[in-house]
Parts: sequence; C-alpha cells; structure tokens
Amino acid sequence: MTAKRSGAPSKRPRRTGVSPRVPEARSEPSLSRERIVATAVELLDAQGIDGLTMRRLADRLGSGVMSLYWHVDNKEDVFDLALDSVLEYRGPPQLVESRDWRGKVVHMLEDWRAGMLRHPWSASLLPRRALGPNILSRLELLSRTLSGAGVADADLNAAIWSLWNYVMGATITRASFGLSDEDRAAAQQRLTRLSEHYPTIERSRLLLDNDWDGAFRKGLDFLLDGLAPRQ
Amino acid sequence: MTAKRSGAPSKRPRRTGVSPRVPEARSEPSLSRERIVATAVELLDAQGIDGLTMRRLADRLGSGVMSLYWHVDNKEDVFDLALDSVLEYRGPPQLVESRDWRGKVVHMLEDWRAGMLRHPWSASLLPRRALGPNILSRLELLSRTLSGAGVADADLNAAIWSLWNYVMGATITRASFGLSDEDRAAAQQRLTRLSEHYPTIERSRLLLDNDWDGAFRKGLDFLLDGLAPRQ
DNA sequence: ACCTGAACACCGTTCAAGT
DNA sequence: ACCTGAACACCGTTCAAGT
Repeated sequence: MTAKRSGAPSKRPRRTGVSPRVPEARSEPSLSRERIVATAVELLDAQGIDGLTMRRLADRLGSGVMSLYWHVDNKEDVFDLALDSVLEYRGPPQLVESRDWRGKVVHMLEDWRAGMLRHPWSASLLPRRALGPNILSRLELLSRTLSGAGVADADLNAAIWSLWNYVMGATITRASFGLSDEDRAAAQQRLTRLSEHYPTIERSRLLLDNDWDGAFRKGLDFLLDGLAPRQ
Repeated sequence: MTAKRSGAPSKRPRRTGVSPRVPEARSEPSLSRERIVATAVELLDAQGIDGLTMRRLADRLGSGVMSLYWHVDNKEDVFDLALDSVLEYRGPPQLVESRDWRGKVVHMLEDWRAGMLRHPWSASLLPRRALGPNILSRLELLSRTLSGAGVADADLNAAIWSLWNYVMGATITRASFGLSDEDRAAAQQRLTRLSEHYPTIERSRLLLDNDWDGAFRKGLDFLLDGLAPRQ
C-alpha cells in the first residue's frame, strides 16, 4: 500500500503572477501542469489505470519523459491531479435547488457517481489518495444539506461517512465489476453448476442483476430512510 | 483497468488423486499451489500490493521465478488465489447463532470487515477480481439470513448489494485512508486554513474523526433500519 | 512432471547536462 | 526557467532447454 501524500504544495515555482513574457505561439504548445493533467485523464480514460505510464504520457505530449518531472513531482502526483480534476461539481440545477433535502442529496450523490463512472479509473483511486479541493467541496455541500435537514450534530459525521462508503462501494463495484456481461453470465453459470452450495443467490440470480442504476437508487433510499431525522 | 478472469480452471493438471510416489523429504519443500499462495499472502501483508512481485515471491520460496509459472497462470492468478484464501468464514459463534437476524447480519459483516482489515490489500482487490468460493459463501449466508428475516424477494438483491457496497466502501476507505494519523491531521489543518470554503466539515472535524469501528457500526445501523422488513 | 536461465520489452526515477 | 538523453535498478512473461 503506497503512502499517501497530503497535497503539500509542489516544490516547483507554480507560475507566480504574470508571466514575464508571452511565449511565442508554437505548433507544439509548451508543457504545463494543466496540459499534463488533461492528457493524463485522456490516457486513463482510454487505457485504464495500468495504461498510464510516464513514458506514454510524454509521448502523447510530444516531449521527453523527463520533461514531465519539471512540472510534476512524480507519478503519484499525476494521479492526484488527474483525480481531483475529474471530480468538479457544478452544483444542483435550478430544478433541484427548490426540492427538499432528500431530493438534493439524491441528486448530489447520483451526480457524484455518474462523474466517477465517466472515468472508471477514478472510483478505485479516490479512497487511497489525498482529498483534493473538488472532493472537499462535495463533502462540504453534503454536510451542509444534511445539517440543514435536521440531522443532529452528533450523527453528522457518521451520516456523511455512511453515504461516502455507500457511494464509493457502489461505484467501485460497478466500475470494475460490470466490465463484461459475459463474465457475469459465466459466473452465474458456475453458480448454477454449484447450486447445492449457493441455492439462495442462485435462485435470486444475484450475479445477473444488471439494473445498476436502479439498485444504486434503491440502496440509497434504504440508507436515507435510516438516516432521516426522526419525526 | 485489467480484464477480469472468471475463475476458469487452470490449464495445469491440478494434482489428480493419489500422487504416484511420495517425494523424498527435502530441506526445501517442493513448490506447490498452496505454498505459493500462502507465501503471497505473507508478502502482501508485509509489503502491500505493490510489494508483490513474481521475483520476490520466488525468492521467498527459494525457487527460480519461472518455476512459479508451472503452478500458476500468471500474476493475476496469484492475486485471485491469495484474495479468496483470506476470506474464509468460520460461521457465527454459538453465542450469535441464537440471536435475531439483525444480530447475525451485524456479526457477519463485522467479521467480514475485520478479516479484510487484517489483510488491508484485500479490500481494494476484492471488487475487481472474480468472486471465489469463500466470498460466494458469505453472500449465500447473508442472503439466506435476510430472506429468512422476511425481506421480500423483490428487495433481496438490492438489500444484499447495498450491504456489499457499504462494507466494501467502508473497508476500502479505512484500509487505505487510515494509514497515517498525521496525514489526516495535516488534512484537517489545511481545512482550517481554508475554513471559509469548508466551514461545515471543518466545524464537525470530519477528517479527524477516528472512531472507525463506531462509525462503521452506526452507518450499518442506519442501513439496516432502512432495510428492515416493514412491520 | 517439474524446474531453470537467458532474453525481450517494458517500467519510474536519478543525474549531469544542455539552452 | 525549462527541457533532455543516458543510465540504473527494477518489472512480467516467452521460449527453448534441462532433469
């Protein structure tokens, strides 16, 4: 398990204030933190977590590998930056703004999940990395909504962590488990062959159930039922 | 994201029936699937997920790297085997056997979580690997208990997946997030510096809360409250 | 049936150097 | 201030070979 870095500022200068001179327009725009991160996201989307390689990243950027290290501490840093860049929250649409707390929470968490599923590598990365500003904003908003809804201060952290756990578990599972339909079919068949050992989950067709969105919503409702302030 | 293999039988012969001749006792016991898996678990416990290397594994076993490939398909196979080997469930103790369904479910899930926390690499591995026999047994037992408690067939899969999601999310987070106390303190301090942006989670000290066991239980109770069959 | 070493095509990162 | 190539110490796996 790799150690976690707490988002400390990079040793690099971080481009203070105005640049002393506008660089000439070039065919290959010069390297920058932003360009590196954006390209890393592209690469991760296309090739998955193992597909991100410093060498491949440099290739895509048309630079030498070691040039990256001027802008970025190391590969871990690239992961942290790519991750947070993908978790931005645009806020609830007008429609939802007016709804009750429950509608707001459901929207926030469905949006969070959807965002991670658009970049399936992000879900499994999130729990092991430092929390960046975007994810902190989401937690803040969730926290404020629950608190405003009347969840007691003593229950607040437990409520937030339950929702976090549920969303993370659901999304990680969906992102990595749901890749191949025929894998799941094969697993269920294996189950049928062994049905004397696993009669109940064989009968309920647990591994074939593929209404992921519906199941997510249903479980979230269970949890919110339990969370809802009494009275 | 690596493709998932559905636990298909190895191409290797799998030691059929009686061995033709008992091998001479040697100082270095000969390689075997079991020995490889056990040593892989040791290595994972000691060095974490990145610490498992075919070369290091072979070293520990006193063999050449390539000898492993006779017993095992590839590194993915080693992960699958190590994972399932760690998820065995001994069943509820007598004390719990007599309890109500809720007590049983809580025991099963706390045991599941504890087992994974004893091997912190296992939690983050589980969702992306094929489900081995031990984890299927756990799901079967959970399923049977909920069904016996009166959860409707139509809700059963959703109930199981909610619990799975919650347990996985909680355990993955705890295993990878909780490594360093001072990391979390640093994060909370950063939060305090930025308290105008994150007033609510700063006030509730979300990132400092370290009663993981209590929080797990509390969230599980929320979820079970919502799950419990009406009436 | 079981084990081996050499070789291939990769990795992330250090270092000393260029402009 | 920014970029580079060579080099180091690693990886997983194929292959042809040994016993």
